[in-house]
Amino acid sequence: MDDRVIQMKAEVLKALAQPTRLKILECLRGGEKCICEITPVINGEQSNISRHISLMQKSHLVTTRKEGVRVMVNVKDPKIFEILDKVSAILKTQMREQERLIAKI
Amino acid sequence: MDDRVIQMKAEVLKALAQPTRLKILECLRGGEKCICEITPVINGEQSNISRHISLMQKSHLVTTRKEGVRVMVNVKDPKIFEILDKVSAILKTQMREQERLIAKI
DNA sequence: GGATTATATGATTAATGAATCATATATACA
DNA sequence: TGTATATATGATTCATTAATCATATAATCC
Repeated sequence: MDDRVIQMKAEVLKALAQPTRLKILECLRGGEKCICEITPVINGEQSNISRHISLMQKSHLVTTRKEGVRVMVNVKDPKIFEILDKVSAILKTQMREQERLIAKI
Repeated sequence: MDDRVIQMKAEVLKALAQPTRLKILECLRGGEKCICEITPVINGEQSNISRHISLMQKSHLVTTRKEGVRVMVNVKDPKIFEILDKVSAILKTQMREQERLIAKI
């Protein structure tokens, strides 16, 4: 596979691979929200959330639009949630495996 | 969502979000391979590949088994490839979007 | 036992990333 | 116009990460 494609894939995944950003995305499952709604939900600092959102915008994970003073944020591609769900599924499989091992102790 | 679950999700994604590791995983699509086969394919340094594989093992992305001197590596859960494919799909969508914009210039 | 091959690991360096504080900008509204 | 609210950004700090070199370990074969 082309190195540039690999690089791009890594960048999308890197944009996902951070707790604060994952929380923001989970918070956006219900649809568009403004930063001032997201901030209290994930209990973060305003400047930090702002940075993470602009990072995800640069990585094309979210789109933003101004509405008055507010900045409304939306997830660009629903496939992003499908990825998060697959990660959950992987974790579930891992934990079931753990359980089976524990049962053998 | 529980902070520990978020943390675990981030860790799985972080283990995926690195070019060298993505190359290794792509190389393993065809099934089990030993490190000495992977190394030349992705044109990397032996010590670096070894580290990345042990990292992915700790993150439960791959399993390894010894076969004589060799260490055979395998992807633990095929859902990992489904994630990589979804990332590709997202990139394709993005690039089609780009094309449509370019056409409007 | 000695040489060869495969892998792992300690130490180091350079780069990147996240969080925080302080402050700037920008919109709305009294 | 002045004030409150929402967001962005510069500067800094601390931690993490990837890569590399040198070397260690471990298995195989002569």
